[in-house]
Amino acid sequence: MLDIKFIRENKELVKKGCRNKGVEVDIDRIIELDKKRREMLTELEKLRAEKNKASKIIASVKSQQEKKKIISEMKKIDKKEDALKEKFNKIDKELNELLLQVPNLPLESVPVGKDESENVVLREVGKKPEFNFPPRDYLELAQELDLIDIKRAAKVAGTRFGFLKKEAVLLEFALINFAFDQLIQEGFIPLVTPVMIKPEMMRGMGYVERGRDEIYYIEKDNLYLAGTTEQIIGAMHAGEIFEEKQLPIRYVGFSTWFRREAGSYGRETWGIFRVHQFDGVEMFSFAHPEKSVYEHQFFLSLEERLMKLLKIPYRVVEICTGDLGDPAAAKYDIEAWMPSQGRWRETHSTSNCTDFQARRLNIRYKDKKSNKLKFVHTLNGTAFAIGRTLIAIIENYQQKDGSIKVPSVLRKYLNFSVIKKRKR
RNA sequence: GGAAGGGUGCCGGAGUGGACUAACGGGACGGCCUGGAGAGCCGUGCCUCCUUUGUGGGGCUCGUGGGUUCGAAUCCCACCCCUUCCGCCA
Repeated sequence: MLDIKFIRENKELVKKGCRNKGVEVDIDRIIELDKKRREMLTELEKLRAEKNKASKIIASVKSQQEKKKIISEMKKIDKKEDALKEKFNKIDKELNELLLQVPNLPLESVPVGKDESENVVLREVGKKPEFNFPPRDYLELAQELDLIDIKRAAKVAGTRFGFLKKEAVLLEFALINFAFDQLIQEGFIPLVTPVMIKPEMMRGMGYVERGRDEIYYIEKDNLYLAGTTEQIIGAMHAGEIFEEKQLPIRYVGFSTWFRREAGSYGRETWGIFRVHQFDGVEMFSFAHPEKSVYEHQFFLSLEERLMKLLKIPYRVVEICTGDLGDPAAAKYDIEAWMPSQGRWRETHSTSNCTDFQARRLNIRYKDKKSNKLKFVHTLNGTAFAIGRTLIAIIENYQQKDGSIKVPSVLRKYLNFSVIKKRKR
């Protein structure tokens, strides 16, 4: 949510931001409703002030006659108030609904563009592996090595699910351990989180207005399944107030993520690249507003460090305005090199959501200078989305004989250094 | 699923129709004191909004939304959430 005062004073800027994000919201209507609302509020408050005054007089006046007279006057004012309040509520409600539709504005630094085709590649890092044989597809390799079972997953749960098996399972745990080790060392607080979230919390995180179709909903219990750990950790401190010196508060959380993948029918339906359910390790930070741009770079640098340590070639992509979600003011993706496809595929994402989520969820800190409560900034970043990271490892570490080497940083978590075919 | 209790400001916590303008305590902030700090003392409109800006004036605020009443933290209704006990269960 944006500050209504900000919208009032920066109408054109807000319109431009929405336009650049490719989102349609009637900002003029918001301004109009806001004006009306304030006018009515002023009147309403006048009536209430009158009532309050009269109440005090009634309590102190001795003469019954006088009392009756004032009371009958008050009844008239009451009627007026009721009528006005009804109108006011209607406008207030419409305004609120509209305000929730307004996305966070992109930071100045974000490249303007209409969709993902206009994202900007910032850099490529790492050496692409050179094979003296045609690199094979991860799924083929994984099935040969009995690491992934799609058929049975389809039988059990339907399309877009997978079983991880054998070394793939151990690899997942190794990745989780590796990520936690790295991030705890940086002062992140480790978490294992719930995966279900109340609608008002999900709304607060800003993923309901546009994106509802992407979320699983459990009607019987009125709960959503989280699409990322971010949604859970962000909501964790809803309504709370931090001391300024506590900031930033950094978490690293593990949980399972759920995606309906509505609208992606037919795209990558086979395998585990795009599935309804996968595990993830995520970073989240509640940061001082003046430090959030720095914090965002910090998150990006940590994601890059993880990829560098795994020795997986990747590139960093700066997301353009048209490809930002509602809550994000700025976002970078990391895309890993997939040799069999000969292209880069997204494995990480980090967003600076500035005060957008904090305002909706009322997460504040006490500002020392002004002694006022202000909204924190929230940031999130993928440490690992397990499925896709496994894919990147399998593809980049494949050997001619169809075996897969284990990245050296993961070896201390495992008792094997290569995954190979054997009789089992 | 059954039963009971509860949700009060920055925090703890009292308060069952008009003196609640929310007690009391803690914290925070400002001041006094001090070489400086601590302690002590004094003060505070401590959230949020409208209006005005020299400042003021007013509203809202006791989980949320309705209702009763001239007047609600307090009474009534609905909903949300939390805790405890019983049952079921990894």
